[in-house]
Amino acid sequence: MQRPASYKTKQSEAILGYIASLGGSHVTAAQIAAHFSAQQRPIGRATIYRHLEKLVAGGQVRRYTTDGLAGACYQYTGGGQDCHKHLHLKCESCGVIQHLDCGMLSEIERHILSEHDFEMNALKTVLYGRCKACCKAP
Amino acid sequence: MQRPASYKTKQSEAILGYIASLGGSHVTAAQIAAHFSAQQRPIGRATIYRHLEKLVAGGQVRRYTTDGLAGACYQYTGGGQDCHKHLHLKCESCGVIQHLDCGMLSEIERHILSEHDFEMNALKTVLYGRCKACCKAP
DNA sequence: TTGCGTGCAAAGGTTTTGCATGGCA
DNA sequence: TGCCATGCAAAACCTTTGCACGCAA
Repeated sequence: MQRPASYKTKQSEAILGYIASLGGSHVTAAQIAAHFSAQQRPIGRATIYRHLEKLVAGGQVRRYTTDGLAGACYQYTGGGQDCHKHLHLKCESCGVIQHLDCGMLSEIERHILSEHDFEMNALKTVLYGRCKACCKAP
Repeated sequence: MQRPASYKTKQSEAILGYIASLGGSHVTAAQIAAHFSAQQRPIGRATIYRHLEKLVAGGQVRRYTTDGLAGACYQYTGGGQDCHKHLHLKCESCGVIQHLDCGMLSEIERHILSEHDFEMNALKTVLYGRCKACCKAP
C-alpha cells in the first residue's frame, strides 16, 4: 500500500547536488542545462524545470527573478535552515548570498512594525549591495 | 545646433502620466497596453516597452520582477526623489510600495558595513512584507 | 508490473528587433 | 526638412505542457 510520492533518480540527485555544490551562488535554468551538457550527460530542459519547481516548493531551493536579467535564478538554501531568523545579503556583482545572522534583525523588525505599520517578511527580503571581495575589486 | 535627445510626443506623456497617476502601485506592460486600448487610443507594445526602458534608465520609473508573476512590473518613483536616502517596503499582497524615510537606515547601513563587511545598496533593496491594511484583512 | 520520471517537440507568454511610415522640432 | 518616434509584424527568449517511452520501486 505504499504510494511513493516521488522516485529518486539520477537526474533529481544530479540537479540538487549541483545546486548545493555552489554553496549559495545563483544559477539560471539555462546554466544548469549547460553544465550537464558539458558533463556529457545532458538533461532535458523540461526535466530541469520540473525538478526546480519541486525543490522550490519543498524549500530546499529558492527562486529569484533578478531585475536586469532575463529568466529566473535559483539558489540552494539547505532546506533545514530556519531562514526566518536571518536576513539575506545578495551581492550584485558576484551573486553570492550571505546569511546575516544577527541580533539586529529582530530590532529592525520591531522598529518597522511599531513605527511604520509594516510587518516585515524576513524570508523573502533580500538586501542588495556589494560583498567584501567585490568592493575591493570593481 | 540644438540636438534634441528625445522628442515629446503624446505617447510618451501618456505613458508617464498614467504610471504617475497610480501613485506607487505597480503595473505590467500588458496592463498599460490594455489601459490605453480601453481609452480608445491604443499604443503599440513596442512603443510601450521602449518608453519604459527610457523611464527606467532615467530613474523616473522602477522595474520589478515579481516572483510568481510572468512579466515585469513597473512603478512610478518620481525621478526627483532621492531614493538613496530611504528604503522601500513592498507589500506582498497589494503591491503598494512605501518609502521608508527614517533615520534608522544610515544606522543599519553602518552596522552591516562595519560588522558584516557588506556595502548595502539602498536604491535596489526592497523589504518585503505586509502593509497595515493587508495585515488586518487577509 | 505499476506509475512516476524523462525527453522531445510544440505551445504559451513576454520582450526585443527590423523596417516603413508618421509626427515633432 | 531632418530625425526621432511609432506601429505592425516577425523574431528571440524563457517557461510550460502533451505525449510516448524508460526506469525505479
